[in-house]
Amino acid sequence: MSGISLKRKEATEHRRSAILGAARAIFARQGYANTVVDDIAAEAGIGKGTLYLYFPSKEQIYLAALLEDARRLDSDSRRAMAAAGTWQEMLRAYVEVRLQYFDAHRDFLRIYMTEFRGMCIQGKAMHGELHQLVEEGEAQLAQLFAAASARGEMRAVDPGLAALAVSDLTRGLMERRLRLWGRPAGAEDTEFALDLLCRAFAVGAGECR
Amino acid sequence: MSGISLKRKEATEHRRSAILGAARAIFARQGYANTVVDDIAAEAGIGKGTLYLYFPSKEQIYLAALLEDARRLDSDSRRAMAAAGTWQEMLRAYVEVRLQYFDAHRDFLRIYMTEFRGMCIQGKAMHGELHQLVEEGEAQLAQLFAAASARGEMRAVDPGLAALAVSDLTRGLMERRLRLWGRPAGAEDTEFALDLLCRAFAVGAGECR
Amino acid sequence: MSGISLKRKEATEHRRSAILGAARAIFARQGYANTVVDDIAAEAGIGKGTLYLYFPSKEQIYLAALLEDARRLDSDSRRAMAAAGTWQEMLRAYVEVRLQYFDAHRDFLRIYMTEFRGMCIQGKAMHGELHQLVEEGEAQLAQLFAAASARGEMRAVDPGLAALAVSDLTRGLMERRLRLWGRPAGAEDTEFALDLLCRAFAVGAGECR
Amino acid sequence: MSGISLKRKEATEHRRSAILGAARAIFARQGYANTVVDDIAAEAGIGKGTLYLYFPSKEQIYLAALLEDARRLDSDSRRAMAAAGTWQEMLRAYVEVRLQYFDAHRDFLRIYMTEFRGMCIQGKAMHGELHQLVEEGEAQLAQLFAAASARGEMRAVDPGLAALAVSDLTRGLMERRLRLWGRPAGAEDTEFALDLLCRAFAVGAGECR
DNA sequence: GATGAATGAGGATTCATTCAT
DNA sequence: AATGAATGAATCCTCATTCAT
Repeated sequence: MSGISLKRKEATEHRRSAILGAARAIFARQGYANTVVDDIAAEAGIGKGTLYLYFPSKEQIYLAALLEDARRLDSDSRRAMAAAGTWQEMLRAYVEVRLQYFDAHRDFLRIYMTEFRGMCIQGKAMHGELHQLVEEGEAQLAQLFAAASARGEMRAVDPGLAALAVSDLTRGLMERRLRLWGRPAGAEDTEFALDLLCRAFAVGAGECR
Repeated sequence: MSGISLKRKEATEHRRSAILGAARAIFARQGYANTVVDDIAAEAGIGKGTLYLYFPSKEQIYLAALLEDARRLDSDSRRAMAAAGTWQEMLRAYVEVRLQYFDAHRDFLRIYMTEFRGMCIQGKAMHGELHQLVEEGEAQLAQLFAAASARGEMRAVDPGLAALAVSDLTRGLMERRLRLWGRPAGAEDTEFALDLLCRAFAVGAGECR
Repeated sequence: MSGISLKRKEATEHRRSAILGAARAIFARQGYANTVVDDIAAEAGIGKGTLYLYFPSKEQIYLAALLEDARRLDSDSRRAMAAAGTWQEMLRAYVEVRLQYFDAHRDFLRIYMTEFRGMCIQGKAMHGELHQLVEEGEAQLAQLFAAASARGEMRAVDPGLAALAVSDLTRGLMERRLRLWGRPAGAEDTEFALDLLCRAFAVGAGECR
Repeated sequence: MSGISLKRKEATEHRRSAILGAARAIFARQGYANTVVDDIAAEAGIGKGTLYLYFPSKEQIYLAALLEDARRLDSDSRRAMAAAGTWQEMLRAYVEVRLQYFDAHRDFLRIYMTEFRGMCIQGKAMHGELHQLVEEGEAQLAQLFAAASARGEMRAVDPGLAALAVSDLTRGLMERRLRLWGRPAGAEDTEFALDLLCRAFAVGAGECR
């Protein structure tokens, strides 16, 4: 009995996942507005009505796909940063995990970068957990900088503002990858950005006139 | 005859501009997808059909509004940077002009930041001139950095990559303004970003590690 | 100018009327639930979207058709009853106007008798004016009986209850017409009902038992 | 073996009945169109698919519920009328049985009065037995009147038309009960209607004029 | 030029019914 | 026998665009 219900549960979870995968592919290819629900169903190889057994609306499918990726990215990021030693290595981990994740999940990148940001800004008060994940990502950076400053390993900076700067630069790198798409993106800009941050945060970084 | 046709032309241009103003207000308030053409016509105080005498489609209205703003921003930016002396002042001018422009035209900011970026990334090959304006903005920065490096006023950096970094940080500042919206956004993050760049680009900026 | 706007107004009114006519025909033939909006548009010879320029929803089309007929019936009824002399003649006028109206507008009859009643009973608080028209019809009867009783032309009865009885019997006659549909319905049942009421209301009508 | 199949048959019958009870409750509460099959299954405490083992379609469930009630009403009515002595008592029995039945099964009343009538009139040729039960109810009345007339206990009337009049008035009483719903409905209108009929059918009932 | 009435393709969602387990 | 996951036909309404006045 428990075996059956377990198998059922697994199948359900598997189906959910398949739908999200299909949705990601279609949304990324066509954008939210241009995607019709039938397309997602077709891509997932199921009937249109079946979608509505797993998600209550097109928008919820979209958000669920986003959330799933955001969770995985957050988890990857935490793991990589925990494995790093110096604050410079942690910084590099933060940036590289994100770039790698988006290299592996370009679908998500496109969604995340375009419409998700739009939706957020539109005021619609981002889905709770999603919002939290983003904030936590920045909070991690802030803690990192606070600790490193305290230990004297980097100059004293406002940890929150520093985190925002890192976040902004990273986002820029990701967008560039997206824009180039096919053309192999060199790693120069990543290195440049990391170097920029290292220099700027280094102990005794040159006064700015 | 030429006088009449001139007056005609002016009137037409004036009407075009009025439509774009209305469009900006509505698009910013409601977003592209949620805006119906009638809303724009109503805001502009003209008939719906009249819109189509001046623009061929809803999308073209949108792009035209964007382009008009982008031109003005570019022009403001050039003027301010030309008036600056050192590269640090030019950098500050670049950033502040953008923040000021968006403070004065929040409508545009919202459009630009959300949907326009989405459209670009969607691959639709940004409208020619628009694309060019953005690129030129970055090219200006790059030239600035190349010249300053050559004059030994800043350390030797890849001018293009440096321009991208500035562009990314500036975009981050603008987005933050948008997200906060009502709450008065302090200037700390702007100063932080400018300081960051100054330090990183300063001659003899501390080695990284 | 006024001439143009007048013509426009007339055309609009004419179109509205045409839509209601088409709607009546279709609703009567297929019932509310089985009618699709396209059918009404097709019957009216206009585009589907045009319907929504004149009415905000399928339900409102339905109610408007009903209301239009109810107003006409009420007006016919008042005129005929005003022209009658004795209470017996008025009673006959009340009944016959309704039967004649439904003979001339069988479409309406079918709608009125089936779904409209259902809707009312479903609790949905009948559309205001519609409700009022129905109540006023019964109030007229009640006043009639009160006056006739006071003048000693009929025995003393509760005017409200008498009006309800008349209303119920009339409705029965109408429903029978509807059920028979094609077959020519004799007038015997009408005469029987009127005779029944006359006898029952007559001065000195035989005690019961 | 026969014992087992008998038990099986009983269980089946019991389940059928439970479904009909649930269906009645739901249909009455929400109307036919607004009721979804899952609601009925949930109310009956069984799976949705199971419904289709007992009934071939939603509509058939509806009709079966109606038929079951109609049979019981018919049976109650026959019993009560058989127990009565005079035609006046029988008439009262006919009316009162119906009012009582609907007081005890308001669910049914609502269904019967609204949608069932609609369906019938819609032409769909009422389900055979249902139609027959209604007709038999009126036939009983007609026979009653024919016999009473023949015995000289009431004046000579067309028995069929008299039956229709009684039927119409009774239906009016029932509808009023439904419309009032909560508010306690006095019995005045019932007494008024019975009195009306008694007077009108009495031997030597006053000529009409 | 200006208008707004007319259009109809398009799309998200529902739900009666089926069928594999 | 019982189930409920899967299905896709069906439908109301929107809205960008056209065109007769």
